[in-house]
Amino acid sequence: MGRGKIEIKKIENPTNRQVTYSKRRDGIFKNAQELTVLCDAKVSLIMFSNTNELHEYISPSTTTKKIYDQYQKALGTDLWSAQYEKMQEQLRKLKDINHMLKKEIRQRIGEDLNELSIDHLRDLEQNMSEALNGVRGRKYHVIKTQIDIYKKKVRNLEDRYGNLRVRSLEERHRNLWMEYEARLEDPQYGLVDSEGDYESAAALVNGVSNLYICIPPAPRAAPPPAPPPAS
Amino acid sequence: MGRGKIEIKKIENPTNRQVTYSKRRDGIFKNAQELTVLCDAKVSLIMFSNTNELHEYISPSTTTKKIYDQYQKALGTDLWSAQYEKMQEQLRKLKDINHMLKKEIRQRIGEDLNELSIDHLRDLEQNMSEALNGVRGRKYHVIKTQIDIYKKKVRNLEDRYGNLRVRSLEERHRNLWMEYEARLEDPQYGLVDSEGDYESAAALVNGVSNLYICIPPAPRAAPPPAPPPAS
DNA sequence: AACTATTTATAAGA
DNA sequence: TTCTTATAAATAGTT
Repeated sequence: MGRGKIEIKKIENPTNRQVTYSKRRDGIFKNAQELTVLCDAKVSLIMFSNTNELHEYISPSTTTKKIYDQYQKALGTDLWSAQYEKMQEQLRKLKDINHMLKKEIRQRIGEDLNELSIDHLRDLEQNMSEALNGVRGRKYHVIKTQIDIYKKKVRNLEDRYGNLRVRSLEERHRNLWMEYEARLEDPQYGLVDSEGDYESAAALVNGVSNLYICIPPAPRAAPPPAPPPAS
Repeated sequence: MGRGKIEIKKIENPTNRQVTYSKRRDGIFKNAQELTVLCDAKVSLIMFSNTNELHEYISPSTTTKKIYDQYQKALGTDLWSAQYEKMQEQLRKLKDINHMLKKEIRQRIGEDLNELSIDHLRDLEQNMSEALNGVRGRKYHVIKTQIDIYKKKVRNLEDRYGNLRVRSLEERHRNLWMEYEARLEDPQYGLVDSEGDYESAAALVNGVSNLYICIPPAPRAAPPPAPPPAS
């Protein structure tokens, strides 16, 4: 449609190409607008020129985002709003679980007991009592292991050097229980062979109710993509 | 462009409207395609007819999603991927916290103690011991309250009826402690005045480690929208 | 869905 | 660039 027919292939002259782009772009936009009005259609038209200039037409009755949501829905490839919903649900569940876990911990710390019935109190008491025995057992086991290590060191030294200067080491080992009692008063003391990597556990045991009860607030979440209007 | 000029307003005859929609749609698509080739442009054209039929044109060199990402980037209005990231971060944090809370509970149940140092074991033991005292205190308080209620009932009846048939009630109240001990063997017994609404607490105290340690798996999250290509 | 008279878009030139 | 205009292309109404 012009003075001469042209072949449909890339226009190599950049000026010419740019001119043709502008003219035809305007033509398409005009037609899109007319289609919108004549046929009551919704059109989203996004174009990037050769030089990445953005030009857009969107039917006045809608928005680009709505069109895109409807587009995805129509294709069944709605990776977004469906997933958005899923994540929101996930967040809700995790928060609920979190809340219950914290409640349980508070009860195991001796708080928030008022709402518990006598039966639940009894169960809790028994459970905690048994658990406490477990912790004590483990504690003594650790202590015993530690002592055994010292014992072995002593024996080793005795084997190597005879009984020359070993007596003092033996004494030291005999006094380990006393040392341990002393350390109760001074936690800075520190065992030689204590393993690393329980920072997290330490934080938990000592301060969980302070640390984690302050969870970050929910993101000021924008509402999920609105479902496309019915018609 | 036709046998007669038409006014640009909605075509009321539905058949006519549909026909015009098809014809003009094809025209626009053809022009979009020609523009793509002639001017080396990228075009995304999404249309919904009056009856919500979807029709789309997309330049072969790209995808609708890419165009849309580039569009958002160009407008600086990327409400989506930013929010997506926020939610993902939130989920991650909540899961971490959850994990730590569960660990603390497990330790308070007497499990997972191996990674705790002797110092942490000692702290945990002391904390649990104190908490256990709290639980016991609360339990006895609840029992005492219950007994007081019966006492009052007894006294009330004595005041009203004298000492006629009250002796049996007094006996009953005197036996309350024994009754309680009996109930230890039979949890179904149930107190008359126990309050409702501790289902959640009950679930927590009795089965938290089974219930909540099975959190739902993370959603098979699609990756966030890919950043649009640089050029 | 095909035809065609006419309108509309636009390629090339000014 | 923008305007002009000859001509190609699109399409409204018809069959």
